[in-house]
Amino acid sequence: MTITIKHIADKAGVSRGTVDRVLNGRTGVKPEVRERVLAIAKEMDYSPNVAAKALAYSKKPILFGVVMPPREISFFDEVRRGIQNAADELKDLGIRLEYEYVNNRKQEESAAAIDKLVEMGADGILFSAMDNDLTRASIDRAVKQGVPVVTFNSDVENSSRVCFIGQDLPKSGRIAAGLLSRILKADSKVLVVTGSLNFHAHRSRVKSFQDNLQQTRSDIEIVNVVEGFDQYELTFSQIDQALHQEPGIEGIYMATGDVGACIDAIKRHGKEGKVKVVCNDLLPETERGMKEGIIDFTIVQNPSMQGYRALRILFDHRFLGKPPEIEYYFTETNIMIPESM
Amino acid sequence: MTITIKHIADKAGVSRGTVDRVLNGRTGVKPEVRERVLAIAKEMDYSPNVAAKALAYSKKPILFGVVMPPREISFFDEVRRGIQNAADELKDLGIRLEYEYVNNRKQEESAAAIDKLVEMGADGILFSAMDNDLTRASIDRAVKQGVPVVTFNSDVENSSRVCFIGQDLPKSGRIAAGLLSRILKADSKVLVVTGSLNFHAHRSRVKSFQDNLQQTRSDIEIVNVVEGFDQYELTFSQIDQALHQEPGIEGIYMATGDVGACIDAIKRHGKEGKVKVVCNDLLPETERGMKEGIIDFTIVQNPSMQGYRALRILFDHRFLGKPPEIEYYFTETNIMIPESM
DNA sequence: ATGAAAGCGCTAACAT
DNA sequence: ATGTTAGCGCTTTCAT
Repeated sequence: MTITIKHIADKAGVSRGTVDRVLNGRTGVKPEVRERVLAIAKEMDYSPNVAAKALAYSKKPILFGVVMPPREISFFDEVRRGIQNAADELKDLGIRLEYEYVNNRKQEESAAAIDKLVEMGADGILFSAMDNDLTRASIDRAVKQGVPVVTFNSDVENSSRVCFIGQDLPKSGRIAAGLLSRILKADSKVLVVTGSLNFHAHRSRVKSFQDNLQQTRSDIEIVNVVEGFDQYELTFSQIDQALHQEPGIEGIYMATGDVGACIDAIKRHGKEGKVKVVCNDLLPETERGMKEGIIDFTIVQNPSMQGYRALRILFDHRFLGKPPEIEYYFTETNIMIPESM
Repeated sequence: MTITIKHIADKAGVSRGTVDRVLNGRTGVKPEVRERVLAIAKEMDYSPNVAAKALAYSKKPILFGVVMPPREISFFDEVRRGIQNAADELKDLGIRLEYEYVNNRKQEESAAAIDKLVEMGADGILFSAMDNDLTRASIDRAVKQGVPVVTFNSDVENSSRVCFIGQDLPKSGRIAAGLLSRILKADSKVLVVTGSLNFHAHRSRVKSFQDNLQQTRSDIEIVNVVEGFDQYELTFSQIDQALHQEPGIEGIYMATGDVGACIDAIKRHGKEGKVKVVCNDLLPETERGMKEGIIDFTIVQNPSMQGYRALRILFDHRFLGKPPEIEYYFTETNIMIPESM
């Protein structure tokens, strides 16, 4: 038989109201009573009934804030879809969502969004935007006020967010190395393109790629690691230049950055299909590149699952009292080829 | 504001009990009243509150039967895990599971399991076992009695099951062709291994593989398509023989069948790493083959998601009154390399 | 600090 | 054929 607060109340010789106060950390219970109730709940292995809780909360649902880049950033379409899927499932389970779309280049916006949500009385926050001192401070403040923050897709390091859900960057670099090592012949030359080596996230894939390629295919030479700073023009000219200087390049790893620029540079040199390309994610340009036979493999991070899991984790935490078990949740790292589409 | 049966009852000038009878297809309502209530519900865009429904059902939960192969079949570990995940999420939402493990070689067992569950009063059945006339008949009988059946992982064709959730077989064959076409050099010879071409499911991958390879790489020759009937001995001898007769084989596509046999045959010929191998799924032997550098790629079908989705679909159908929108639900087809593990 | 009781939306048993 | 009512397990308001 399943244990309810009534059972606990009876055993503890108190009312259901008191048990509720204890179990939900509300004030106004004598410490010794609290202890006793807690002990009994544990002993009976009590866990709350989701449906009942949800129904009781339906008057005043729990509010979760979602901070993420606006609709224009197409990469986040999938992430948003995942959040929406989870929200649909939890629709009647006593939660409500409040979205805050922020320009992820402006750090004040990200920080302000968190403050605003806390102000509104949010019971938890899903966050995916700028990693900087201002947002870090806002997150720390929110958490201190009892509002847990879960970061997704891109983390805010050294903050007090409860956990992060996103991709395993070293794994994606390792897989990229594995793929190129299987399609390049002996003594090939490889170019690596990234955004900025100043960012941990960008460096991480590159480092792992280098380490793994070196280890398994020491005959392959990485001729250069160039930075495109996530801008089309810069990326294009970097790749263009590299292909000029080293006509022998047979493989490109687009660790981060503008895939469209890479496609165009390759076309300019008439190297379609001759240079093997491995990149990340599945944006419209990537699809185009795959269909045109320029991109051979792309490594994807399951963005919709990131959104879905982030919301479920926050729900389990706030609603069911099950804190996240680990600090880093990694979504699957998958490989796609043109035939996968 | 959200619509409840109370609103409908008021507007229709009847009691909540009557609305409940109509909305849940129970008997004992005058046809004209039924019409009216239905019309109003539609007009008000009513959808039931999950939490409330779940709570009310907690006395007598909805019973779902699950028919699948026993624990010994390790492939199904993941599928079972997916079902369990969904069951945990739905734990308090008024459903209960009853497992029936059947030997998927014995057709009587599969059919009997369905009959037994219907007998027990199951409100829906998840089925993954033998596709034959006996089970087909059982499924048809169950459905006729109002017990919807959802098949997962392997379908029962031409039966009245409401939908199937599993992999996209042609896609997996197409991806296999795409992979081999990227790692084999010009004029390579390829061997295809499958279970039995008599089975639609086994034939499907092979056909798609052939078609796609032919189309993109007409220089590659498929020297033979052999059948191993899912037995180690037969598979081993078939591959062994093929490697003898055609020492020039540089690629093997294990469409279905015993991967361990393939690994051993390659070892016997000292062809580790020389023959490129693409196979399916991720069983312990596959992992071993990948670690030993014998298997280059394996194409996986996300088995845990098959279990998870199957249960959610049945839940949505029976509990929320949302019938499946499509007949075939395909889980993602992913590519793994040794570095993916 | 604690108890009692109403109510969340729905189902089911009982009444009529 | 239809209305009434007592729960389902939990939260919250109002008493005490």
